[in-house]
Amino acid sequence: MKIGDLAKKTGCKVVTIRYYEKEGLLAPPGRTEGNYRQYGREDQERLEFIMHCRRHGMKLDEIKKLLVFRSHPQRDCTWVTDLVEKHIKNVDEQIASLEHLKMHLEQLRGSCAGGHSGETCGIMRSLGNVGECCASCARCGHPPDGPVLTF
Amino acid sequence: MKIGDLAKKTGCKVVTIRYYEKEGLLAPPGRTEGNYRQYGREDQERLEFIMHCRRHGMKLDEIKKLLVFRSHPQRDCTWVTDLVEKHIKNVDEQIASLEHLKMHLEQLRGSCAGGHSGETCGIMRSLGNVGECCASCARCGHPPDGPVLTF
DNA sequence: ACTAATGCCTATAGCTACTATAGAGTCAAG
DNA sequence: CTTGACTCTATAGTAGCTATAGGCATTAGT
Repeated sequence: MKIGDLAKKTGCKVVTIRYYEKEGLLAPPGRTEGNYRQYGREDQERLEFIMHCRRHGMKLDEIKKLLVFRSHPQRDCTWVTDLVEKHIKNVDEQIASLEHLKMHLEQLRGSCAGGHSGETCGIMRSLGNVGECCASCARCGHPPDGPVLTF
Repeated sequence: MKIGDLAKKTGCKVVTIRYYEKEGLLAPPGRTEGNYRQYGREDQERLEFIMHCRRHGMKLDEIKKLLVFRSHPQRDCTWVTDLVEKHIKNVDEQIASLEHLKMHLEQLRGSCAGGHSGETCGIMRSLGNVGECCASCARCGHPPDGPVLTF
């Protein structure tokens, strides 16, 4: 199986496969005479494992550990359940954060109906008012170096 | 006001202020004899506007446009409401995505109670099973080049 | 056999929004 | 007059890819 075939089978991009190899997630595969990478079923399974982990929001270095664990079956898996637990907490926190952001955005939307100039537009005015943003709300005590949500 | 004072007043880091200047969000301020940046009330307001936008999940280039609009009040603000609308949709989509992810993670959590080896751990097994992931579910038809959620 | 298209190779730079580091200059207090 | 806090610039690093350039390998068509 050449890299393009593997890409088609898994839905992973060719460049991404090479990237995973460079990052040590996939072992350097054998090569053909013409120096093409050649993959087998095991490589495919490993890649699919990686992709499945990615879809679960795992970071590459977490996946790396999971892959090591996968090939050394003698150890205790408690940390895996802990990892999943941690991710669930993380997801919960993100959802809460987004719900809160949504509230603010809806407030923002409600503050202008459109058709205004930069000075009179309610949204622009709201964006300029710092103190206005819910002072009572704990979530709005933006930690000074906390990450800002991006899209 | 020196850069450190501005940082303290706004809660923005010194390096970030310099970064915003480099990116054209803040105008290069005046300098003291010793080549220190010197800021005034207007700069502070502009920075606070930027920070407020960031907290609403706006990207830097979106904020740049908003800043231009802010200083050219003659134009119509409809696109601003559109922008906010777009962000709300985006947030909705992200929340849905995270809820879905959470479901999967909880499934994962439920598939092993801990104390297993790499081979018998239910989580590891689930992560290896690609097809298992809800085939019927539309959200699981991961678009080939769609962004993967990260934390 | 020749050619064109496609696929593959490596290496490097770019993306976002910062953050960290190094090495040097400026300023106020003791 | 020295110490320490603050500031300056320039450069590199972060995550997880993506894009580009320039060059081989293979294959389909003529």
